[in-house]
Order: sequence, then structure tokens, then C-alpha cells
Amino acid sequence: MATKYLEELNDAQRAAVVHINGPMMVIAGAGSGKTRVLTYRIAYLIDQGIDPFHILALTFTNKAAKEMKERIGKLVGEQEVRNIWMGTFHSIFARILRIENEKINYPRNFSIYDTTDSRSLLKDIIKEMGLDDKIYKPALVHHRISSCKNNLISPDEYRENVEIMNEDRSSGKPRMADIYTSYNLRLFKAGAMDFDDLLFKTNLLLRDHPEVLHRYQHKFRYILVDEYQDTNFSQYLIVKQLAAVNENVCVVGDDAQSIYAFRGANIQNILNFRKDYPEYALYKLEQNYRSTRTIVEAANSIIEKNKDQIKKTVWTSNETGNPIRVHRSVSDNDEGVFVANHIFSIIREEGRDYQDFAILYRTNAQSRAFEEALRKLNIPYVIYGGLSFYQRKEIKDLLAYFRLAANPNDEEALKRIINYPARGIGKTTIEKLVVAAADHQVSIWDTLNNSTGLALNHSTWNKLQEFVAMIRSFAVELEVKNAYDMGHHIASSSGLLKELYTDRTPEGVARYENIQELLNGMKEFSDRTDPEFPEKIHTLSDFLIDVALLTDADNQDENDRNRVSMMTIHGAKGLEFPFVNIVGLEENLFPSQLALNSREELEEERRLFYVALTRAKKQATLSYAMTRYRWGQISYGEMSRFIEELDEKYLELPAPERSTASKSSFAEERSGFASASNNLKTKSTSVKKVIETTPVQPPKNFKKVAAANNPQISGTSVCNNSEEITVGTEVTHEKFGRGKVLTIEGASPDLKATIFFPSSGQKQLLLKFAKLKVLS
DNA sequence: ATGTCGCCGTTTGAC
DNA sequence: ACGGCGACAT
Repeated sequence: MATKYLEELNDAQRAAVVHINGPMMVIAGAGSGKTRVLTYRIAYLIDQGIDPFHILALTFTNKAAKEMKERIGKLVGEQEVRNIWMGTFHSIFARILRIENEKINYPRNFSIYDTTDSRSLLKDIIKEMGLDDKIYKPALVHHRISSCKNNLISPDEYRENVEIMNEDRSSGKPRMADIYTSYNLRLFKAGAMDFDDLLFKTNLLLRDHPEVLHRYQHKFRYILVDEYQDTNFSQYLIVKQLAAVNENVCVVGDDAQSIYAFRGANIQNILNFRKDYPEYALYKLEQNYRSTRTIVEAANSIIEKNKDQIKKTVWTSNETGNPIRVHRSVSDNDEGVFVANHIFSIIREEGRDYQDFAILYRTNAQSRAFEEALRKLNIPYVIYGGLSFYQRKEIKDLLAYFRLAANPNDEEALKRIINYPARGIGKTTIEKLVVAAADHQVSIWDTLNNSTGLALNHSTWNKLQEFVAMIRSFAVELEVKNAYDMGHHIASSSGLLKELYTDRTPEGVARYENIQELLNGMKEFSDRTDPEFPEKIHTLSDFLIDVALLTDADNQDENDRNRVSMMTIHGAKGLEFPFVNIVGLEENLFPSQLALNSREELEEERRLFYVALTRAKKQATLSYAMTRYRWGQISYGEMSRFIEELDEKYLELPAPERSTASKSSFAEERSGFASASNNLKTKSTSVKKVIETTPVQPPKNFKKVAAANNPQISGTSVCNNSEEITVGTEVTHEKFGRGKVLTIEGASPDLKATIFFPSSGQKQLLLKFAKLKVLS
């Protein structure tokens, strides 16, 4: 038995890995090898002869599932891993609901509404009910409905709940229950589920169909749940039902890292687990392998301030490391410049890679200052989160066509594209359709197929019928063509590709390329072969199941990983970086002003800070800005209480408050930097030497090897010997060998510069072909 | 029916 | 600062 990997584990880890039968909980401190325990445990189960078909592993993100599968694959072989059911709650149970669709009275190709779809539907409903959307804000209503669904409160139960109804009445929103009822009805009519329904309906399926429950209980004999502290009640109950017979359930989590209470996560689940399985085994992983002692102890000193917590002692035998540096900036832009310079100098001095750095912030809106500053230093970066690929308009448009082909009752999809690209079906027409559909209690699609009582003129009706015919023609091919062929067909015959191609602005080109990227992804999806069913066609409907629940950077280019990462702290959960910059540490930003109303909320913010700090392996740097643009206005910030809560012995604090004079010199420094950037100035904090060079023609022997696709870096480019060289282009030079173009910039058309870094050798070499000043 | 202008609210996080 | 949406013109 190839179980020698057990030797790589410490006692607590090994005990958790070799525990096969019976309920167990692993409380895993930050950096204590939690993922390792999970992967090894699954590998060990398989090595002990347990059929991978009987294993269900629920992760928090798709990315985590993918990475875990890769790691297990290395231990026990790819073939075995393929058969494990591993993924997020949402994706796993969406798959099961597709299979069991008839039991819950849904079409097989039911649509999944994302947050935007849900809110848009709610907005329509609120409007139709004649309510004020300033009082019934769609986002707020959605949040309320969402928490009900996560706690398995149906519209009827909502109505019967005196407490909830009183709350609505006293907050001036007595129609909330009606909205909820109507919302659910409309979802049902559209053959659609929102995210929360995926879990809610799974609960109903398992509750009301004992034979189905029995089947899955038998199938999933070993259940693992990662990030258990962030599961909600609905998820808890699914696990409880599935595990009820075998009770082989292993939950892994860390209460100190619970950061999703705002969307229904419930620490109570940990307590419920103890109650449900009084005989459960508990394993605590307390040794941190990730971070320096400074970071571990500082993080402990923070989390101690929380009242709600399970006592544990995270410790490390790692070196003490550097103190945590605290930096104050005069403005948000200066904070960006500081962080970029800080990263730049560590890269130069220690020969670090870009990917060793992360910038973590509380809200996505903070990313801009860092983008700008990194771009000026030509440091490649990648922003995670924010508007993800699948949320871009053009992608959502094409996906709406797909959804409609698979499920013509999908109202949100229909409304999105019935007149995009424009085909002469305007607002008034759509309004009439919506009213008619509501009158007859049917979907808009049904209305389109039955003209009774529609006051529409002939040409409009013809346009509608053309649209209907097009969607039908897609639908009939859906199950015979593969996803790529189908996708391509729809993209072109809907007119979407043409529409985007006509737009030659940079944004338009980017949109067109995004569509191509989606189609490429579909090509890959279609070409995948399943060894068990080599003949199986991967259809568009199959693709849609995956895509609705994919959000984050799953389409990361493997060769293109060497970048500074920028993301929210929520997005950084489960990740680690040698150097972490936690930025925007100001009162009302972090902790967020919205979290200052209760101790519970503040404690969640504190856990968030704990998560941020414990991402760092070598060095954490904290920064805050005294002024910051928020809602287009300058606001004045104060240092976050979280910095004050850290024991000073772990910190390297900034100099005392600057005098006015030094403030202005700071400003001068900044404006000098800004104006100099036109002349291509690269600044480092370490060496101060000015090199001036004279204009030189780029040598003829520049040869392009491959152009890295580098959309994150500004679109500056320059033509050289009729061949275009862009930032990131790999080139060869007869004297210096292979290298990468890092900078090309021109203040005027004839002022061009390239900086050439050879890829071999530690020392960076600068080569300049231009009239430029480089401060380096 | 379509396109442009100006006003409004927005920003916690994400499956 | 920015995007979404309603009002107004074409």
C-alpha cells in the first residue's frame, strides 16, 4: 500500500487522515495544513479500498475543488480521482437536481438565475405590484429572501411567522411576504432557480422523496465538508440528511476564519454537529507551518479580542522573521505608489517573483490606485473578483441566448436578448407581452406562441415570430451538436458576433475577444473525452450547468501566473503568499462602517483581518491613507483600530505625524513622479542614480519569439522594423539572448523605449534604446 | 424604435 | 468616478 505519505504528517494531522469511519471534526488553525489533511485523507480512503464513487467532497469554491483534485490525483492516480464527486455545494447539487428534475417538477434544463437576474426579476415584481422601489430596494429584498431560503423558510412559512411579519410591518415593508411569494412563483414559471434554491430544493428533494434520499445516502458513504464554518443552515441540513445512515462525515473548518455570516453562514453549525453526533471525534490542528512567528503571534493577539470563539492555540516553530511594517500615506494614490515601490524594491533586492506578492483590500473599489501605481512600474498584476468574466455584458448576452435555447421559459434571458442585437422589438412591445403573460399566468414564451388578445401590428408580430423561429431552430439542435458547434452557431446566427465586430473601439474589440475566449473555452469543453463514454457529446446544456456556477478565475492561463495578485480579503481565503500587503486599514473602511452596529459584526471584521494577516508567509505590510476618494469626494481617514489592537512589539510603526512642511514635500514628490512618468521614469527606493542615454534606433536583429497575451498592462505598443512589439513580448538579441520586453512608452511618436530583461541570470540588466532618463 | 443626456445612488463580501 | 435608468430628441 502506497501510504508512505503518512510520514509527512504530524501526529494530529495523521490521526485525522487515518480516521475512516464515524463522524469527525477537524478544527484547523490558519496555515496548519488543512488542505493537506483533506487531500491525504481522501487519498487514504481510496488506498484503503473505498470506491471513489462513494466519496462526496464539498468545497467552498470551484477552484479549491480543482486544486484538490489535482493534488489527490498525484497521490492515487488521475483515473481514481475522476470518479469522486467534488465541488461546491451549489455545483454538486445542481447536478443532482438536473438528474432528479422530475421529482421536483422542474424541466431538466432549468435555468440558474445569478444575483443580477434575481434582482432584475424582483425589480419587475416590485414595479408590477405598484410598490416603491426606494422602499422595497431590490437588493435588500433579495437579501431578505435569500436569508429565508438559507434557513429553509418558504413563502408560506414566512407568512405564518408572526415575528417576521411584525418586523416587516414595523419597518414599513408589509408586502414583503407577497413579493417573496410572487418571486418564487415567477422563478417556477420560468423554469429557473436562484442560487439559494439549489440548496433549498435539494433539501425538499431529500425530505420528500425517501427513495431518492436512500439512493444518495448509499452512494455518498463518505462525506467531507471543507470550510465548515462558512456553511449555512440549508447546507448543514443537506449534509445531515445524506450522512444520516453511515455517519461517515468529516467536517473541516476554523471558527476564527468564519467571514461569511453576512450571507447566512452559521457558526451554530459547529455546535449542531456536536449535538447531532455526540460520539464525534475532534482533531485540532494547531501547528502553523505557513508563517513566521511574528505573524502567527500577532494574528493570535488579534483574534483573542473576540468573545465568540473556540479556544485553541496556534503556534509555530518557524523563525521569528521581520516585524510587520505599518505605513501611513497621505492619500489613496500615495498608498498605491508606496505599495508598488515596496514590491518593486523587494523584487530587486531579493530576486523575488511577482507571484510572491499579494495586495489585499476590503472592497473591490480600492483596487484602482494600486493598478495605476503597478502599471507605472511595469509590474504585471492580476485582479481577482470584481466583474468576473462571466458577469461581463457581452458574455451574459451570449449566455442568455444559450439559456433561452435550453429553456425558452427563462424570462430574464429572454428580456435580455429579445431585442439585442436590435431587431425592432421595442419597450412597448415587450411591455405588452409581459402584461399578456401575467394575465394568462404563463411565460412570455408561451405568449409568443399564442397570439390571442395581443394588440400588435403585423410587422411587429412578424419580427417576434422570426425571433421565435430562431430560438426554436437552436433548440432542436441542442442535443445533437456539441457545445462548441452550437455556441458558435448561435453567436453568429443571432447577429451577436457581427454586432460586436462592427464596434472597432478598444472596448468593442475587447468584447469581441471575450466572446472568442468563451467559445475557446467551449471548444475545450467539447473536446474533452470521457473514457467511460467516449461517444458522448458534450452539449451546450451540459456546458450551461457548469458555467452558471463558475465565477472566479478558473480560466487562468497556466503560463501566465507570474503576477502580483490583487483581491479582496474574502477572495484570499485559503490562499497564501510570501509577501502580503493589507491596505486601506482605516476606520469605516476596514472595519467597514456597515459593521459597526453590533459586536457580532465587528468580530466578523476582526476575523477578516485575521484571515488577511495569516495569508502572509514571510512578511506582512499594513498601510492606510489619511485621505481617500470615496463617492467622488475626499474623505479623511483615521488609522484602523485593528492596527492599534496589534501588540507594538510585532510592529515597525511609521514616523510620528508629519509636519505640514513635510506633507507638502510629500505632495511635491508625488506630482514630480506623475509628470516624470511621461518621460519614462522608473523609480526604486534603493539606489539613487540617474542614467541618461541618447536616442538609438532599435537594433535590426530584434526578433519576436512569442507575444504574451497581457491585457492587464497598458496598451502601449510600438512598431519596430514593421513588426509589432508589445509589453510582454519575448525577444532574442544576438548579444543578450532571450528576454522579455518590460517597458515601451513614448511621450511623442519618435520617443520610444524598450527595456530588455534577460530571462537567464539573477541580475537584471537594463538595455535602453531611446532618449530617456531612468532613475534606478 | 433608437440614441443621447443628465441625474441618481452606489460599495462590503460571492455561490 | 462610474454605471444604470428615465426623460427627451431624432
